[in-house]
Amino acid sequence: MTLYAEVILSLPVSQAFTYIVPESFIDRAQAGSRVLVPFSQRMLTGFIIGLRKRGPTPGIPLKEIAEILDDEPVFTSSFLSFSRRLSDYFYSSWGELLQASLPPSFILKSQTRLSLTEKGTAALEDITLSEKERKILSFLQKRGYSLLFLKRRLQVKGLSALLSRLEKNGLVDTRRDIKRTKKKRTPLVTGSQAQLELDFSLDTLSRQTADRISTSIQGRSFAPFFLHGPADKRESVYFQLIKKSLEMRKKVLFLLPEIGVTQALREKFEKRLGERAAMLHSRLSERKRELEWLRIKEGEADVVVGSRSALFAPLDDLGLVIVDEEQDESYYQQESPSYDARKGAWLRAKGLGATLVYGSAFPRVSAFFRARKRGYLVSLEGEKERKKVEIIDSRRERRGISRRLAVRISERLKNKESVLVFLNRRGYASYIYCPECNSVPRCTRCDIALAFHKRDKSLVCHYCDYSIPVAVYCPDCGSRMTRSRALGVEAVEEELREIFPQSRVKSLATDLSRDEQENVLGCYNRGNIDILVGTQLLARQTDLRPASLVVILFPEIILTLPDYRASERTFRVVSRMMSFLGPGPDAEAVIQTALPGHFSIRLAASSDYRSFFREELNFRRLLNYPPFSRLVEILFQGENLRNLARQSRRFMERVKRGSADVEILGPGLAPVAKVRGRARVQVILKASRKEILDNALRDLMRTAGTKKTVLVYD
DNA sequence: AGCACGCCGACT
DNA sequence: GTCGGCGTGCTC
Repeated sequence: MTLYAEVILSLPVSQAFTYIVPESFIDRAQAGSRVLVPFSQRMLTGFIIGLRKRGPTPGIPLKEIAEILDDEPVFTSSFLSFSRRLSDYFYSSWGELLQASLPPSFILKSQTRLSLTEKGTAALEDITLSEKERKILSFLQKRGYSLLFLKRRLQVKGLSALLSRLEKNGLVDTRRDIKRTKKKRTPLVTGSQAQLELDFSLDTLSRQTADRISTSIQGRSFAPFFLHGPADKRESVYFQLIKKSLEMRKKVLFLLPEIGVTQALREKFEKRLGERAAMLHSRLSERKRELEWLRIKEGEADVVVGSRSALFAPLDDLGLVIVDEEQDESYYQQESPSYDARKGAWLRAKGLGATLVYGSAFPRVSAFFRARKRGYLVSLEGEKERKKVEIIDSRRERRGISRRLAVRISERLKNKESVLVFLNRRGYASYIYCPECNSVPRCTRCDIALAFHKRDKSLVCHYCDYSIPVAVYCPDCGSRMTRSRALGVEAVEEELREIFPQSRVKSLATDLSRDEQENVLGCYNRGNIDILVGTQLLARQTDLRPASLVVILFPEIILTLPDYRASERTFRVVSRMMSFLGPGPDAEAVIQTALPGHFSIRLAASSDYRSFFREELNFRRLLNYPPFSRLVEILFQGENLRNLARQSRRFMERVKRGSADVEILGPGLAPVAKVRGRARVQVILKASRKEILDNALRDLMRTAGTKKTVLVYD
C-alpha cells in the first residue's frame, strides 16, 4: 500500500502538497521531519505535517519524496500546531514560519548551474545570435555559473526564457544540484557548575505575587498573568518564578526586546543559572545561533533567553513563558513571515499548559484592559512616587530650548549633574525649504520630504535611505537654501552646545552604528557626558544611569502620527523618560510641548497610568477601536497605482460581499503613498471579533495577486 | 517564491 | 504583422 505525506513548503501560500513516500522511506517518514521534494523545476526543503494511506483527489499526478532529512523530527506535534495557529492568526505563511524556526543551514535547495556546451562554444563563432544570447553565451565561456549569479550579473530581462531556449537548442547545459552545507559535528559543551546565586530577596508584595504565580506553575495548566510594575520589581519576581519552574523540572522561555539582550543580561543569567541558560537573538552570528539552537534541542538549556525569534526555540517541556516589556513593538515582526511574539507566547504557553507572564510598567491599553477584565492582572505598583515635573508651553517660545529650560539645565550643569534630553526626531530637521520659492527637496522614490542631516551634510530619506549631498542653492530658483523646519536631535545638540559651550553634549540616534551607540551610552554611564540628547532609541534603553534632570521636548510629535495608538505611545515615551529620573526630591523633569493640556502628556507627567488608561479607553470605546474591536490593516504595494487601485477595490468588494459584519475603511492611499518607488494603498478592516475578520479574509488572502502586507491590531 | 501562459502596445 | 511587456495562475 502506498503511503502519502502532506508536505508544507516555505512558499507564500499556506497550502500543503501531497507526495508519495517511496517504499524505502516508509519507516523513516514522520510528521515534523524535513524532506527534500521536487517542486516544479527545483528541489525544496519541506516539512511533513501528516501521513496518510489514502491519496488525495485523483487526477493530480503525485511526485515522490526525494529524501528524508531527519531521523528524529525537527518539529514536535505541539510545535506544529502552535506554529499553525500563529500563522493563521497573522495571515502569514505556515511554511515560512516553520522555516524561520530553524537555523538557516537546515534548509537545502537546488541551485541551478549553467554551463556552455561544445555546440554552444561553436555557436559563438558562426551562428547569428541575438545580442542578448551572445551576451549570455560569451559570459559562460569562461566557466559555469549559478542562475542567481547570472541574473544579478547580466541584468538581462527575460533571462529564464532565453536560457530555456538556448538549452533546448543544446547550446547551454543546465544542472540542478542540491546545495549542501557541510555538517560539522557539534562539540557538546559541558557546563562547569558556576557558583550559583539563587538567593534573592523580595518585598512583601512581590513575594505574595511570586507565590501566587508559582502555584499556577505547580498546577501545570495554562494560566496567564500580567505583571504591572517597575522593572526592578518585575525582575525579582521573574527570577523567583524561574527558580520555581526549574524545581518542577520544567523549562523556561524568557522573551524581551532585542535592545534588552545585553552582555550584562547574559552575565546576570549565567551567575544565577550557570551554563543552563541559552541565548537566542538576531545579533548572534548564524553559526552561534545554530549552536545555541542545537544545545536547546538536545535539552541542555533549562532557560532560553532571547528576543522575538526565541519564541520558536525548540523546547516542549515548558513550565513558564515570560514576555517582559510587553509594550515594546519590536515583538511584532512586520516583514514576512509576520507574527507578534506576544500573541505567539500566549499560543505556545496555552498549547503546552505553561504559565504565561507578561510584564510592563506601561502596558498597551488593550493588553491591560484584557488582563483586568479577565482577572489576570497583577499589580506590583507600590506607593506612587510624586515626581517633580514642570511643563513649559512651547507656543510662547522662539527657540527650541526655551529660556526657562536653559536655566534649569544650567543649574544642573553647575552641580556637575547630568541631563537627559529626549526628542523624537532624527537628524537636524525634517525638511529644508527655499525661502524664495518655497520648494522642498523630496525623495525621488518615496512620497516624502528629505530630512536634513547636518552631521554628514546630506539630505536623507528616512524611508529608503536614499541620500544626496545637501544643496547650497535651490534647484528650482537658484537662490540660497538655508531654512530648515521641524528641528531634530542634531539641531538640539547644536543649540545646547551654543548655550553651554563648556559642556560635553552628545546625541544618540539610529544614524550611529551599533558600536558608536554603545560608545555614547558607555560614556554617559561613566559620567563623561553632561547632556545626552536622544530619540526613541534613548527612551528604549534598559541600563541607563539615572539623571537628575530629564527634558522631554515636543512629545506631541508622536500624537500627530496617523495611528490610533498615538496617545498611548506618547504617554509611554514620556513616562519612560521620566523613569530615568534619579531618586530624591531634587530630581526633576521638564516637558516642553505645544500641547501642554493633552491628557497623555499631562497624566504621564503625574505618573498616573490608571487615569490615562481610563481616558484612553473611553476614546477607544467611543470610536470602536481595539480592545473594543479587532482591526486588520492591509497594505497593497506595487509598481503601478492603477493596477493597485483596481486590485484593492476588487478585494474590498469581495470582503463586502463575504461578510456584513466587517467595517471597511478605504481603500485609500497609505499615509506615505510611495516607498522605494512602489505605490501603497491601504484598506482597514474592523470587526467586533477576530473570527469575523478571519472568515471574511480566509479565502481572499490567496488570490488577488499583488504583494499584500497584513497587520493585525488587537 | 519561481515560472509558464496569455493578452495588448512599439517596432525590426 | 511580430517581440515583449507584465497581469494571472499553478506548483503535489
